[in-house]
Amino acid sequence: MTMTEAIANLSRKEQVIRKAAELFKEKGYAAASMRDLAQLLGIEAASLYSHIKSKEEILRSLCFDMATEFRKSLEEVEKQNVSASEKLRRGIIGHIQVMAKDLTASAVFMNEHRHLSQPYLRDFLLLRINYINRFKKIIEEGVQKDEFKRTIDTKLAVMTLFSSLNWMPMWYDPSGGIIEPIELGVQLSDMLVNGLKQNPK
Amino acid sequence: MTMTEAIANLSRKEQVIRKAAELFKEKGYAAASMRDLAQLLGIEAASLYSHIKSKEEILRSLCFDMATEFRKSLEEVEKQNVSASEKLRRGIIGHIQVMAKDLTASAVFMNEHRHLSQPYLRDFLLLRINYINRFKKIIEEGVQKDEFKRTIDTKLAVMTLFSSLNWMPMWYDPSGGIIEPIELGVQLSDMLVNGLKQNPK
DNA sequence: CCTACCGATCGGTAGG
DNA sequence: CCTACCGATCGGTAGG
Repeated sequence: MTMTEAIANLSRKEQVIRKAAELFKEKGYAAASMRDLAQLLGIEAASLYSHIKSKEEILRSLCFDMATEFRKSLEEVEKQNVSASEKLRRGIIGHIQVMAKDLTASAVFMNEHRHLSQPYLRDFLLLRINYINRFKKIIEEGVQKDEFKRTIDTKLAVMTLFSSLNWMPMWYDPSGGIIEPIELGVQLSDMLVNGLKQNPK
Repeated sequence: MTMTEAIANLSRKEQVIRKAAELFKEKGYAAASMRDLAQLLGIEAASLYSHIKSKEEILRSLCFDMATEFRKSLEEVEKQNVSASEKLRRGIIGHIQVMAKDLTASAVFMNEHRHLSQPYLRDFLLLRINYINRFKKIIEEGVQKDEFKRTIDTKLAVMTLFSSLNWMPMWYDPSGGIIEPIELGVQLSDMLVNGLKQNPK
């Protein structure tokens, strides 16, 4: 295989994966057939297998590539020497920026990862629980430092945070152009940290 | 059909639907086969069709029954003559109580409704947007009455609220017994309304 | 990237 | 609730 062919194959494989992400998001992994995918790409179903090994390989690359991006973003934030609430704020903004770079892959990451087979599913869930726990530690740090209320349930807080973050790709439409990803992150973190209520004057 | 048979059929149909809900939650609607379901019930796949008309009929009854419960709960709250923030609080607690009554059906309602065919899917989405908009009006009322900050994005606020509420069945385990459904609603609404941050002393 | 094809499994029906 | 079965569709392979 020449260099040019390698590059061409790589980019064609990318095309297949990106189109698959759209299809998986729309119909769900199980309900999306390889024949659907082939049709979207204008080729025969059998031809897909020149580019990918299996349907699940596509799901795997989507899920694990996103997981890697999320992890890198959080590691960047953890290094910084700022207050817990600022760290939480930056973690939230980072997470939203990673999602905003590929909303389709983010939706698949969130909703379709359960169709991974073992041992990939287990590996994926371990990465995810690790990521969540690191956010939880930031919140716990905030409680200890008296930045956050001592009465909050940190598990509830972190799950609420994640629910809000992870559903974003389901309703956020950047082409609607009302609000930018960073601005969205700022508002969301402000809402979770400061709440909806009017500050006492 | 005698009365006794009618009652027996009804309860058997209920058993089929409840077991199907567990299966749909676990594997997803598309990946759950009628043969899987039959095996869980200890009968042949063909025998299922003495109780239900089709696979989708099960999904329909799960989704629309939950939708009805949510609507009734919110209507109850809307009647009450209280502040917007209290109305929001009661709406959240009501929503969580409805979910807590059947966490399995709630998870299916949330994650599998997209597999409804037309025209049911459209009807379902209309019910859902209506429900969301009624919560949004409560938040807007709170902004107008100066209970909530004028700077909040009400669409973002309501979608964040719903994301938090709707993901609850995915991680909340009442048998873990750490926190009761009502207490969960109270804490969640406090968190969204007042935020995580320590009140200024 | 295509033609030709495979075994497995799907939701569901007929008839009892 | 069962046996027997159907047409459709699935993910994927062989060979070019």
